[in-house]
Amino acid sequence: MARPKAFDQDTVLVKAMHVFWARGYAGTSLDDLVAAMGINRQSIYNTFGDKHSLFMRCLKMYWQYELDRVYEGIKGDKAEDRLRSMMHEISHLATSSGEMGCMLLNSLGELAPQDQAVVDFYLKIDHESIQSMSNRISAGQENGEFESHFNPSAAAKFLIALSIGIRTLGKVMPGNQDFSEIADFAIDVLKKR
Amino acid sequence: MARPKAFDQDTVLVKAMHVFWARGYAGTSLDDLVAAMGINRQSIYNTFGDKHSLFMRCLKMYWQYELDRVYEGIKGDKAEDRLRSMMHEISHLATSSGEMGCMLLNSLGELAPQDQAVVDFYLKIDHESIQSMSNRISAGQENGEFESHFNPSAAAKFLIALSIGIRTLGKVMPGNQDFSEIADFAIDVLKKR
DNA sequence: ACTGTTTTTGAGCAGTTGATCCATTACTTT
DNA sequence: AAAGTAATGGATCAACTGCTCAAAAACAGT
Repeated sequence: MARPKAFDQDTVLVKAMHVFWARGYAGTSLDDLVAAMGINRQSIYNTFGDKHSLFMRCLKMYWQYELDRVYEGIKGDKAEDRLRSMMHEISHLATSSGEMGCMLLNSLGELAPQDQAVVDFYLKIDHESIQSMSNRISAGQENGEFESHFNPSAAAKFLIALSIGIRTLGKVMPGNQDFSEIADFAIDVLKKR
Repeated sequence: MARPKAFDQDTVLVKAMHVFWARGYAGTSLDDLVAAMGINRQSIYNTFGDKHSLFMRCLKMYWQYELDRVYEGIKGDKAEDRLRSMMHEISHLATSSGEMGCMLLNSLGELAPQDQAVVDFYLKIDHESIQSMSNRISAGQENGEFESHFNPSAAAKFLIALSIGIRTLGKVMPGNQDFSEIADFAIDVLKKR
């Protein structure tokens, strides 16, 4: 066999991810990556292909982290509680991510629509989110927690659009604490009265 | 006196704006600008200073256009009608801007937080928007159109976050028609019942 | 027509970009 | 220990970046 790699792929990927997250795609040079990842230029190309491939792997890794945190924040049994804790977790991410914001939204802002891979990646996530949220919303409607006069899918899109707005605001207003207030506002709206 | 400029500043600024809007800041090279604006490199530097100064002028010009369109879309006398037509206009912009999205949000995604000028520009707009919207909302509360139990400023932030989400979604899902549905959803929520 | 001032022009600067070449090193298996 | 294989390091590529220089051209006032 041959000489084994002297580094752990995930370890250096995390480092690359943070650089892309903080500085964007074009704003991150290969010199930056070499410095941050601590491995040689050629090793990057051998292992991850070109800059764009590396970026996509970082973006996907980022999203997995983000998704894990949102899901692990979900508490309770009622549809309302689960949706509320989900929106709270997103608000918390908006506050705690600070100036770096959401890497996925940053990437859309910078690279969409030219970069089809990024757009497609978002569209897949968007579809899954609508699916998952509207399921939860119709469950809440069926057991009488939520008003039943609105379309679950429309309500899901509403919550997603709001989440995107919250994440975006978190980036330009780091440390802002208003977001959970907005989240509560949006969930209260769905409730039956 | 001296030789006069052979071009109209606003005319070439509009052209530059469209390039920045479509390709982003880093994605637009000076060669691109020279080609699009139809004037010489040196004329750009003489007239507008460096690339970043030119960009900021384009960004401000963009926002003036956008603001004009939102305001001219406002119809009716009641607070509800005015807010609703405002949100509808934003939804319409999201649909009609196509893949280019909102230049201001694109710029935030690409350049915040490194570019303080862009961040500051947004923060000023954000402050003014909250001010203007929460005024309208409290007017609606006072004359009984809206529920009075919520904080006008919180509701304003809610609508702004939603608008940001809608504009972002418009970029990645060009031609989507769901946005006015989301807008109506948000306004209905404020109404007294 | 001349002068003074400014714009315009095209060439070209130094620095950076993503990517590649190739000799060297280091590991695994036999 | 030898052979085979793949990672590594450093130098370097051509292309492109934002920007500047100096000469030429074009206008306004006299």
